[in-house]
Amino acid sequence: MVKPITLNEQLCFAIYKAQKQYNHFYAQALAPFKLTYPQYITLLSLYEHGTMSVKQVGQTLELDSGTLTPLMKRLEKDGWISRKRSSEDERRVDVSLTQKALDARDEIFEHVGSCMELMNLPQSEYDRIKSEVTRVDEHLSAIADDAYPQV
Amino acid sequence: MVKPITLNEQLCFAIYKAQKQYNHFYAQALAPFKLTYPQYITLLSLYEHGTMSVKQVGQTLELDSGTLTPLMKRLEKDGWISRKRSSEDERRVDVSLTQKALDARDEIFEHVGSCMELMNLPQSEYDRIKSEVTRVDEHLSAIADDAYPQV
DNA sequence: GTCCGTTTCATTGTACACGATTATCTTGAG
DNA sequence: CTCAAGATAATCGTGTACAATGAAACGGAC
Repeated sequence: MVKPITLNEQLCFAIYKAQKQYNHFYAQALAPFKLTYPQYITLLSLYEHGTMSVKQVGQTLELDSGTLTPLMKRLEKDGWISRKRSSEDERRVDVSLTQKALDARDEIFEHVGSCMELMNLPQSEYDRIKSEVTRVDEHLSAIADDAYPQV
Repeated sequence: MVKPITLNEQLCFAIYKAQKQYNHFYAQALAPFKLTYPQYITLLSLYEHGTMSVKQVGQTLELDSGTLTPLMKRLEKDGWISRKRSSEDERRVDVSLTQKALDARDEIFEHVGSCMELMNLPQSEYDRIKSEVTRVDEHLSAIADDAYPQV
């Protein structure tokens, strides 16, 4: 008799559901700016690091160009970023924030910050959970693809 | 001066990344069975609760029919489940496991279990993190949609 | 029994996520 | 200078997510 695997005992399912709740949270919090969560973290990375290539943005977000290219085309269409091929290395596409994005920064940060207060989670607990979830992430990414048992 | 929001200080980003790592983990672990993670948790729910309507499956997974219908069509095509409209209430579609799915249960559970051991996370820690992530989920879902500040 | 609101599922459209392939450019070897 | 190798983006195909809409069936009020 093999021990049953039940949904609510699974850490993966807890994380899966929390991530969906966060999506809903940011859908609400970002609605005034017509931004999705992946678009928001793309802007966050650009606010933090300044102009970067698509490759570099992908490294900060752990996303590849297949995901980022269409996402960034939408950000460009909506006037948040501009993309132009680097003159030094024409393989690169440099992504930079527009004036609109720079002007909106404080308003976005303040609004998102006030939404986060609704969560009502003390900073100490927030930080502890963050570091523990990060540990889970690290444990998972430490597994080499060829370590998985064969059938 | 508004306090900057940086990616790596965000709990949402930690959860977002952990969820992606889990996707990768299950992509590897479930590859022998040609199942995706959402398909796997659908089967988990059916192993746990037996035959259910689409609606009931959706309640256990917190997914709607727009997500489940195409997912289940693939599960049906691959021979894991069968779907048939209920004769008692013809609005309902009852989803049940095929003999193939019942026969494969132990093998799937054992294989996934041995993959989880690669994660190398003590049970006590696993459980604590799960309950803390669940608390985050609950704090987020407690926020009413009309509580978000206006702009 | 008819009407009307609700429930249930399916469909459509938008938006990621990611593997695989392709196109283009840069660079270095000869 | 030319060409092959490698890097970088873009493109394509599949699979979720989810909101909004539609259609069919149910159930209660009258």
